[in-house]
Amino acid sequence: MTSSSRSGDREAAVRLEDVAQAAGVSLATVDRVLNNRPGVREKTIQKVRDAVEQLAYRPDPAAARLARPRAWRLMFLLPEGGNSFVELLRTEVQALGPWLQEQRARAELRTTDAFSPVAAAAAILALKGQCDALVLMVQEHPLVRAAIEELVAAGICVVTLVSDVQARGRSHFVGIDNVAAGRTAANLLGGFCGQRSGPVGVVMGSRSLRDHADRLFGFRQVMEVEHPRLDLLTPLVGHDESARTEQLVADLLRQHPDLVGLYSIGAGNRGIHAALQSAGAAGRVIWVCHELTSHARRALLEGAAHAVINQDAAHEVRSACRVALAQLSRERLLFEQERIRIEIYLKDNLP
Amino acid sequence: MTSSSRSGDREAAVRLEDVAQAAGVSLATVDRVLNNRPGVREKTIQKVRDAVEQLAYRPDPAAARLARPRAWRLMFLLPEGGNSFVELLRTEVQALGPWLQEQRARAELRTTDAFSPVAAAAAILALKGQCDALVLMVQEHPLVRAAIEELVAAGICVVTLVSDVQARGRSHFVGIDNVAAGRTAANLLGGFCGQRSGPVGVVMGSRSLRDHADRLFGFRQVMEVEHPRLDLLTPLVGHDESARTEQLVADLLRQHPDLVGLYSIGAGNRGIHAALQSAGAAGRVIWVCHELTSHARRALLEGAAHAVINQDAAHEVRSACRVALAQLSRERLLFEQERIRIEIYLKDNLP
DNA sequence: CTGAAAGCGCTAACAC
DNA sequence: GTGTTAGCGCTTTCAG
Repeated sequence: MTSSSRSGDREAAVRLEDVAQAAGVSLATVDRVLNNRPGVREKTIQKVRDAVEQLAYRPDPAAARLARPRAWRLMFLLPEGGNSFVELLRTEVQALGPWLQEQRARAELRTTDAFSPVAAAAAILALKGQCDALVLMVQEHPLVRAAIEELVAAGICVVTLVSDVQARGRSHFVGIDNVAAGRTAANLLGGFCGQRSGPVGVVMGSRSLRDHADRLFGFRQVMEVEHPRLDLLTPLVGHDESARTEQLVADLLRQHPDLVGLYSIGAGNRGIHAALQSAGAAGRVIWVCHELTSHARRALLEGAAHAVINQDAAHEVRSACRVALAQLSRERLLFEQERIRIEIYLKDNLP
Repeated sequence: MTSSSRSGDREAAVRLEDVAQAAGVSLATVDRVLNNRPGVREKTIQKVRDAVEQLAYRPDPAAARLARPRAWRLMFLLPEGGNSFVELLRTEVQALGPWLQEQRARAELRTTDAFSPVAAAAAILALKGQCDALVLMVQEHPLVRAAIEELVAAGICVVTLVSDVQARGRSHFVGIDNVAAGRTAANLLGGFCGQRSGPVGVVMGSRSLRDHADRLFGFRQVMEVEHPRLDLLTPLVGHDESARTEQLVADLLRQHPDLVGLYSIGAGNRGIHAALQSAGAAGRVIWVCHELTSHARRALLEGAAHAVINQDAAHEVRSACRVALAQLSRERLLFEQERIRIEIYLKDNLP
């Protein structure tokens, strides 16, 4: 070892003090530079930056966590009311409490009318100064985007969840590629229909929800090219409500007694299941849907649903927390590990 | 707050000192009890245990990591030579280096002839005193089991990977439910075959590998009940080698030009792909295989493979490390999060 | 058998 | 602008 005054045979990891020594300044100054705090001369900043670079310094997260006097405040902004999937997210945020506490962090939940951009934007702005990081699931809209950018400017780390919003400064999107999810649905539905030909129905929540539109787009792409035998009907819009979707699917089955497949893009699967059962079409119609809620799980086990495409709510919430915390404490993050997968469930690989 | 002399408004978390105070002993004694170290009177142990219980004490992992002078030594014992899947595991162990260092741990890799229980058992025994935890992927055998039990008795934490070994004291199995994986394969293969009927081939590595046998069992179960139209042929044994499986499948296709489906349970998919292509059967024969290696990925993208069932090697290695570290430092662990999923990949949901 | 005390690497209040 | 210093909660000598 060269000039280090370190004790013992411990693995040589570069410490803040090594950086300070190399830069010829004190611990506090290095800390200020690393945390972008004011009160350091430009020249000194450069010296420190160089030393950090030179020594390939990485802060020790354990030490940082231990020394931090206050916990990070993570805020989750989710759609209010909400279907079972949103409910899962909410549960998961709560379940993460103990883990977050060990990380010197804590999460709070807020809800907003996700379908009203005005309400959502107001809710976002109200969070300024209320938290260190914000994780949100809202519909994309210029107002929302502006609100996000304002928070980012105020130094808050913003992460989008499930449905992305393209705002400058937004630090990460935690969710799946919905076009690919739609394509996957088509692979499954088309594959399971085999040689059969005939009409295939589609039920979605709304045409203006980004994720639903993307799924439909991907689904169409593959169906047209790879399963031309199957005839895609006009998508039905059910507002993610079971009562509504049940009615729609009941009508659909009446109009098309020869229906071969059904792709439900959004929520309301309980209604669809009921409609299929009443019409005696459960199992015969190849039905693919999204999100492994308790209803979808039951439908799968009973043989009514043939496949469920899922995004793991628990994983998404944890990932959002990890991303936010890593950002806040400038820790290393394996982005590879944070990609949310498009999961496929059949009745035998249920988790 | 009652009698605590704690400073400030920090979240009240129970500390070692609170336990010491409650038990009327010193920090060092509590530490000795918690780490099962000798030199404490039975009566004192009881007092401490009670206090821990009473206060619901959980150690702060950040503080523990910071204070520990030496790094935990994790040892991985994997099959030597090995196919692409084992290669993935190996790569992942290496990739985890920096993360492990932050956790005050480090991993080493050893290989052994996993097909020879004698060699494996010897390799295991040689590791006594060489590490704090051992993660191993070996074939089950009484000799192996005995070796594991000896290590456990010596205070080493043992975790099994991919293929379980039922040894007393083994602290966790990281891997999938292979019976369920076989059932899932049957769901996919049978589903994609649709109305068709005819022979279905099976290729496995060996009849005496636990995971292969389990997959076959699950596959049979579902095929017999749900796809009686399809005729399961006698499994071919290809020793997980591409050259061998290529030959076998080529012969199979010659004998059964009307082959409808093919399930490959183990490795050697490169050979199967080649055989299907030469026979002009790629795409026509519904082919389902395991493990998303680069070959399987290519087969999927080209349309030769219809589905790949996967266990995420990276996740498995990380999970094994987390489980071992949690055990070693008596940390809380979300077992829910450690369950390895049976993943299904089609060409559009590739990660 | 038990206790006191010195750190681990970092943060942040408080000096200068 | 910059430096000094007192902890964060735990582990681990080293004394008794």
